[in-house]
Amino acid sequence: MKKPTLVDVGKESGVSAITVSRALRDPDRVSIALRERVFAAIEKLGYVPDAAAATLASNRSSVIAVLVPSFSNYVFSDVLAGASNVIEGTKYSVQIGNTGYSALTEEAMIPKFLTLKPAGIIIAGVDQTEKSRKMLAGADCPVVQIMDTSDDPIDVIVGFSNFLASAEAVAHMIEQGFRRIAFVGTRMDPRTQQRLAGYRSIMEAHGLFDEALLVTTPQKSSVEIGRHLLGSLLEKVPDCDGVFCNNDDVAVGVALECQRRNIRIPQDMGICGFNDLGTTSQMQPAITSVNTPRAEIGARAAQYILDRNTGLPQPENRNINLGFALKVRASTQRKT
Amino acid sequence: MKKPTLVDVGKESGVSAITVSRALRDPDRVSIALRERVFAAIEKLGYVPDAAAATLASNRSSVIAVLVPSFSNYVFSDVLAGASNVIEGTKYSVQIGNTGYSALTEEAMIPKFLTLKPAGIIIAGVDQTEKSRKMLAGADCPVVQIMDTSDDPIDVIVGFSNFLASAEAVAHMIEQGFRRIAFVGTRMDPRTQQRLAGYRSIMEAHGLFDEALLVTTPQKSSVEIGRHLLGSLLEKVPDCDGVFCNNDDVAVGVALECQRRNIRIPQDMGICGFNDLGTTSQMQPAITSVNTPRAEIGARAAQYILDRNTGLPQPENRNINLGFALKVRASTQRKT
DNA sequence: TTGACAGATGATTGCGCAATCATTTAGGTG
DNA sequence: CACCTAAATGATTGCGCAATCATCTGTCAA
Repeated sequence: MKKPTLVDVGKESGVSAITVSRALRDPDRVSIALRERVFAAIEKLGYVPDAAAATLASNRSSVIAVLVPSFSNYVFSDVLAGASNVIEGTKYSVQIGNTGYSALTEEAMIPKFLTLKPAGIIIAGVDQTEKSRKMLAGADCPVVQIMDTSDDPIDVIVGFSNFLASAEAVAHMIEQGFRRIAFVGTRMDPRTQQRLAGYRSIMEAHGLFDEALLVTTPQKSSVEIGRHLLGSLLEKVPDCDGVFCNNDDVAVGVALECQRRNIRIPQDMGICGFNDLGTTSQMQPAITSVNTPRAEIGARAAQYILDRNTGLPQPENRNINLGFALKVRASTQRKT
Repeated sequence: MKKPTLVDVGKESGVSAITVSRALRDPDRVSIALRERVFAAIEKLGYVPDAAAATLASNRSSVIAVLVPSFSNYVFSDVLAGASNVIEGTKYSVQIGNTGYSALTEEAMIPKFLTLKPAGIIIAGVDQTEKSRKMLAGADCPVVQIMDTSDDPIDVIVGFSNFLASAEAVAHMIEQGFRRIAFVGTRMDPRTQQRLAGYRSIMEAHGLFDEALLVTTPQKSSVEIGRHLLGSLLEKVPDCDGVFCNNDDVAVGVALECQRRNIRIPQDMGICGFNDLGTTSQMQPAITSVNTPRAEIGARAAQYILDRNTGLPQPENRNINLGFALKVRASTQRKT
């Protein structure tokens, strides 16, 4: 009644255990006749390989580690979904870690994940501690940073420039005649900081920057917080005529609060979101947002790991920039 | 330069390897003096246990398997977040599987996860195939079904009744004077089917059921699809005066489309969502929804697995019903 | 003082597999 | 026909740990 092992399958098909192992991992090196007998025996016995034993013997597992700051941030859910689509159906599996937006938590988690001898590691952002970077660089597996760009990735990075994305969005708003454009930011993680930097750089270039226009909170983003923050903003800066939000939820909240206050969009207030999660495009008026390739980032990161594990070399370009797309909608269109 | 093993730690601290192992797993069985020396050596050498070797030797891993139908369905993101909160910081880790809403895919995935010798399995729903049920029942670890209730769980089930939740919501709408209440359903997975059954049972009890009021699509839910479905619905049933949606995104879409068409909420149309994901409560008017304890379900499921692994017995009540909360808001309030 | 006993520690073994090296077989060459 | 080569298969070993059983030490009662 015990779980069959390679030896059992070997006996059943009249070959040695190692031939069974080869038939499974590298079928071309086993003759067709044997291969078929082996597969028949596997089927008959219901043999399933023991991952722990394989990992111990080969010093290499089929686990792909994914470290993200949060699971309740749906941006990372989409990344995970994209990665999962590529990975499901292969021999690889996904083990997840939640760093809670803390570089130190992340640093503590990395050794644990490395002892899994993972087939690859996907990790959010570029703001690892120096120690984390060293551990990852020394890891004997592909490492993919995601959601950002970098000239100096640990191994490979797949993402887009948060700085340029927000810069383009803000430039668009200025071009449409908005002047007192606020930055409304939640959580203030490294990527939000970069969006702030992009905003700031464009605003300063046009002589429009004003500290008073910055409204931030460490809380996580939500529609509700968007509504609150618009209230605080208007108290502080009554002549504000535009809002660039670091997140779509916040943008929807800002829009709903504008409607409640009879502030016309875009005549009195321009609104731009970030991530283009779906609701913004359906609002009335439709809200401009920066579409980010979240699922594709996950998929490309996973595909890179799969490729490296089949022997493909590191590409010459280790900075895979998938870009973004500013979706201009009614909420920021004042010119025709 | 090699990674230190238990033997190395033992040498460093002047004890045998097995004592080191004991100091880590069951410190009480090692004298305080030795324990301290061992921990000092572990620290000094940077020893990290090898999970694969431990799994192989003990036939038991620290992996908790979580099988959900989708990662892009944010309901399951919240479940995962809840579970993760409980698990992070312990020795356990989370490995995820995406069944893609297919019981057969699920059935194929279960053997793979079982060979991990997981510390526990969390699996969505009760609609496993007979074969899946058998495999899970035979698994040498706790198994937690989630997102539903059942008198006959495989091991334990943590969730709420989708049937009762929708029944209560629909009863509330009827009580508020709505009569031609449509059911708008996306995806039509087992839980949506149960919501439909709850809707149907109440509608029939009041003599209000009408096949024409059912609007469903196999597509995944979104705000956009909600808008489209309201269009189809009104074409088919112009006298429709209420909509019960299987999902908040759909409800928001329905509400936005009503606003576009100048259909007054709730005077001309009552709207109720499901899950209470956050946006509904902020809409104007605020949309009624059924709040579901997604994160708590994940957390309780994880906690049960942790408890069982520390030796706690199976509880007498294996059906842990966390309930739901109908959040009555303006979108369905016609009476005072 | 002796023996019994419990607590603390150690030695041995095997988990299931893949890496490594060894052996066999078939096919081709001069 | 002897010889060589490459392909196909097998035997042995060890990965790092925990289970099991064995041994040692000290304490206490009779």
